[in-house]
Order: sequence, then C-alpha cells, then structure tokens
Amino acid sequence: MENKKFYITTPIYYPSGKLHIGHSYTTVAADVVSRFKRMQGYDVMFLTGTDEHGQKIEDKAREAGISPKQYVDEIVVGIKDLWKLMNISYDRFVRTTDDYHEASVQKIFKRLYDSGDIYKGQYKGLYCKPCESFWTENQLVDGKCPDCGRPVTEASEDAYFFKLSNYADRILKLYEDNPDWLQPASRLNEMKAFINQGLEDLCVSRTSFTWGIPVDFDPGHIVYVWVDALSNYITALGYENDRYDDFDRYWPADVHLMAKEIVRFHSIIWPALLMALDLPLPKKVFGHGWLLLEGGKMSKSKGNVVDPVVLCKRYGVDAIRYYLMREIPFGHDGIFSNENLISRINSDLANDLGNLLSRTVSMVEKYFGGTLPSEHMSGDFDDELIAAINGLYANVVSNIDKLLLPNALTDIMKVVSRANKYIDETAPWVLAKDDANKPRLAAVMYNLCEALRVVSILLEPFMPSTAPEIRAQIGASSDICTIECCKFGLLPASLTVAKAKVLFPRIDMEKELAELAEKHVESNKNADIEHMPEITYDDFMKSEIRVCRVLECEKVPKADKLLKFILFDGERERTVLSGIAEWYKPEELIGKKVPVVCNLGARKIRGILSEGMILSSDCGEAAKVTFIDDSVPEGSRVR
RNA sequence: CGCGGGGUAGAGCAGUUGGUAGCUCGUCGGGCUCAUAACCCGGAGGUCACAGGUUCAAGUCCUGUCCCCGCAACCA
Repeated sequence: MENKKFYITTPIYYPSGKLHIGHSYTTVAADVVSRFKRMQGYDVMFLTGTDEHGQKIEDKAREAGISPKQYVDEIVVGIKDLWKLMNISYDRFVRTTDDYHEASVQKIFKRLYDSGDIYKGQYKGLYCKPCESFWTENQLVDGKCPDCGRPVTEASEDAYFFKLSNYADRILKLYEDNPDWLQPASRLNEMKAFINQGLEDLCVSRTSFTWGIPVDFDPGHIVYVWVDALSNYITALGYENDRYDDFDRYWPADVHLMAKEIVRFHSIIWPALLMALDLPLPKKVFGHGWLLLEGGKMSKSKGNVVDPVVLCKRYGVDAIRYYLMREIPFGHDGIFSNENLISRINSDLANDLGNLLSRTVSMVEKYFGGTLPSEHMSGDFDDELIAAINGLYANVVSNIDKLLLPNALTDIMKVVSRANKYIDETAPWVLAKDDANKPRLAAVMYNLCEALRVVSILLEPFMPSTAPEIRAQIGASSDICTIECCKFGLLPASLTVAKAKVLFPRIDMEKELAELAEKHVESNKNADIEHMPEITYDDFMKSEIRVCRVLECEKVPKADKLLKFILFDGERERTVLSGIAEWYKPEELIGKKVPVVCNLGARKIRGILSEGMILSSDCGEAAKVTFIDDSVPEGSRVR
C-alpha cells in the first residue's frame, strides 16, 4: 500500500510570457510517466503549476497597465489551455498566488526563522545612490557603478538569510549515499563542484519589489523566490495548510522533473530547505536537456521560439508528443527542426506504425470480410514475433523506470518493425491464393493484431488518443487493453476489424517546408513588437545623430562582443564601443560611414569611455550596422 | 588556466564494467504487391578530433593539444 503511491512534479513555470516547446517537453515527459504509473496501478499525484511572483511580473503588468494578478491570471488561462490541448493529465495545478500557498509559505518562513535557519542580517554590497542599486565587486567598472559611472559606497540593508552553508556537508553526503539521486550523473559532478567552491548563505527576502508574499512578521520584506517557489512541492500537498490533506500520502516526491538550468536550485537549495524543515527529501531529481534550434538556443529575443500550439494544430498532439519523447536523447540537449519532426512523423508513425495497422486491417477485410475464422494454424516465424510481443512490457517498464523515455519508444517501435517484417516473411497474399491455407492466414492476421494490441497499450502513455484508435480498428475491447494484458493471445480468435481513417497521413516534406517558410514570414509580422511610449518631435530632436567615419576599429580584449571604434564626427575624433564583434570583423568596418548618437551621455565599458552609440538594427540573431552612403560628409545631421 | 557539455559513416545519434564499430534518416542495388509511392533484404560509406601513454587488446582508461556549443562577464 505504502509504496504504491507515485508523486511526480514539473517545475512551476514563470508566466511572464507564452510557454514554448521546451516547457511542453518537460510537461509531456511528466505526463507520460504519470500515465504509465497510473496504468500500473500506482496512486499518482502529478503536480504542475506556475510561479507568479517577482519583479519581472510586476514590471510586465505595469507595462500592460494592469495589476500583477490580472496579468498572471490571463497567462495562466493560456497555460492551462495548452496543457488541455496537449492532453496533460495533471492532478493538481498550484499557483504561488493561491491563498493556501501564500499562507503556507509564511508559516514555513516563520518556522525556519524560529529554528534559526533563517536569520535577519545585513545585505552588504556596494551601493550606487542615484541608481538605487546594489552591485557586486566584479560588476563594477573601474570600481564605479556600471550604470552611471559614479562612485559606489559600501552600504547595507536589512534582509533575511537562509543558512545554506550549514547544509553543504549533508548535501554532499546525500549525493555520496545516493548516486542516483540526481540524474543524469554529469549534473551531479557539476553540483559537487559548485558546493565545493563554498556555499554562501542565501538571501531569501527582498525589499525592492512588492509583488510577492510578505514576511508576515516584518512588514516591507517580501519572501524571495527560493522559499516561495520551491515550497510549492509541499504546499500543494497540504503542508502547513488546510486546503489539502495529502502530505503524508504523497511526500516525499518520487521525482522532480525539470530542465537542466534549474537543477542547482533543486539539488542544493531545495534539499537544504527540507533538511531545515526536518522533512524527508525527494527520491530523485532529474534534469533533462534542452531543445535547441538549428543555430542555437531558443529565445524570445532571437524571435525563434517554437510555439507548441501551432505544432499541435498542424501535426496533431500525439505526433508532437511522440516526437518530443522519441527524438531527444536521455538527459542531453536535442535539436528541434521542422525537417526533423516531419521525417520522424513520416518514417515512424506513418510508414511503420500507421501503415502496419492499415495493411493488417485491410488484409483481414480483404481475405476474411473483416472477421477471422476461429480455426488458426501456427507456423514459421510465429515464435519470434510472439517472443517480441511478450518481451516488450519488461523492456518498456525498465526504461520508463529509469526515465529513458526515448528508449522505451524505441523498444515499442522494434515490435512494430518486427511485425512489418513478419508480413513479408509469411506473405499473406500468397497464402490467400489457396483456401486450404485459410487457417494459417487467419493465424498470421491474428498475430499481427496481437502485436498491434500490445503496442497500443504501451503506447498509450505517450499517445493517449492514438492508442484507442488502434484498438478500435483491430476490434480490441478495453478489458484486454490494460497494462496486465501485455501478453500474447488475449484477442478473441474470431476478432472483427473495423477500418477507419489513416492514423498518420504521410507529409510531403518539400511542400510542407515551403509552406512553413511562408507561414513563418507571416507569423513574424504578428510577433510581439515592443512599442515605446509616444514621444514628441522635440523629444526626438534632442538626439543628435551625426554621420561619422570609422577611422579605426579593433576588438576589445577579453570581451567577446565588443568592438572599439575611433570615429571622425566632422569636428573631432571620438571613441565609441559597440557590441557587434560577433558579426563584424574590425577591418571590414574601417572607412565606412555610420550614424552615431553623439550627445548620448558618455559611459565607461570595460574601462574604456564610450562617447556615443552606433545605430544598428537588431534583427533577432544578429545586429546589422546601418551604413551611410559614402557621399554624405562627416558631421551631417541625421534626422 | 572561470564553470560545464561535446567532437564516432552525408545528417542525427547509441556505444554499458576495455575484447570483431552499431542504430535511424539519406543513398545505391534487389525483392514484394497486403498497405499511407508504404514494407522486406542487401551494398557502399568511419584511420571513432589530434598526439602520446597504459595493455595481449582502447571509441572505451591516463596525459597533453586543437575545435565546437551552452552558462557567467561584456552588449549604450
């Protein structure tokens, strides 16, 4: 009874914008495991949600002219719609703005304070008064404020700290004792290295913004993300609140699933917090890789974010779920591309799986009018196919337990391939020529249907709507399609098939890619273009933009992106820095004429004073300098 | 010497404790015709980044070098 529960979580996502395919990846993975565990009879709790506090949300809401709560409410609706579309079977959705969560967090915070794990201290730093900002030593430029270049002073303000440093040894021991606790193993080494650098106490409160959970015993202080967000995994079970009463039933979590960038928080801060609260630790933390795009990381600023809604509508939810789970190797980064996706859909789903079903059902109809006779005769090749069918469950279970989801799918597709081969070996169309072979032919058809039935069962967690469609076509009732039924021979001998629509139509790659390219252009038109508040003519005319000629240009040492320019502005030489080194070689810019904002306040970057800004276009991936016709004399005003 | 990941057939990747280098896609040739121009079989294609070393034996262990990619810093 005790060990039959299974608690799995995704991170709570930050609703500062639409979710992308990477979020879907984590969530689909969690869904697959949840569905599989439920089929196995586990009492599953699958938790997901949103992390809704913080400066960024506050800013975004202000920009939009609505309250932070209104802002997140809107986005959360969109997120829930996405999970609905993608068939995500979460059991609970926690929002950090939920009353019960906020109340719990305050209690947790207080508890940690009472136990001495959280203490009030001084946040010491180098403070720039005009900018109202704290800076760290290495953020400074020439020992001065990187924003305004003015001197900073040592300053401090009250803040709460968590004694993270106290737990370093226990966390290292946790890793030591449970080598599988954090997976994949490569991340474990990273965490060890991080801890060995020395852990500092963690600042767990803020006074710089208000959109968050107040520290109830000290007005003005807001609980910062660590305690607020991480604790969702227990507050959503009812820890320190009356909303739910599932803490004893589900905690500790069986696995926290997440992308690699937040592994550190989950494998250092989170266990430390739990230790401080004297609670059991999660059994496993798993950090999967990223979905990269050809050419690098997906990011909003590059404008290359892949929208899961668009994909699901175009190719179907199950195809996308399959692709995500099949294509990205265990724990590693994977590359997303449309070509890749289409190729995967065509070869695996259309050619192999869909076509196997189609040819099987067609033959049963063609040779037997849709219903098999009950007299079957076994023959060559049967044993091997049956062995493959009977061995499948064990392979899939073992891979899913290890979270090797792509491997589980590979196992399943191997049986599909074996079945396709079996058709070739047994050549039903030859058997069909002689009525005397009918019993043998019936057995061949039966075996194929059995392969499809078992495949459909194990495929169900991955493709929840495709699985029933397969069963409907081979006439498999639901009572023989539970997880216990992954063995050969459960369909009735005289089964009846029902041909239906093609499961996965083949996609014409060339046509599709052409169409997508066209769509892409269109969707870019509607891309989020951030607009600035309207300004007046006078405002604009305050900018003194003049044509300058590049006299010298060189890379700034130890700065990947910076180029240093000596420009002639018609009057004098001026030094300007620009972050375009990735896209331009210094020598190709010398002699060119460019527009420069000349009356922009000078600022030191990397110790060099930059007197102006070269105008260039920000086009997602790169920046393109605006060049001026050579006939325009230096110093000409641009407006 | 900031931290980390990686360099294996045209592309994308597997390669567990060292023992004849595999898979998917593509390509070439053949077979079949039930099926979604799908399926099945076979071939070609790799000095496993490079250089040393340990070993009877190294993609797999050790040392060094080169290159790529993330993170961090810089981006006026």
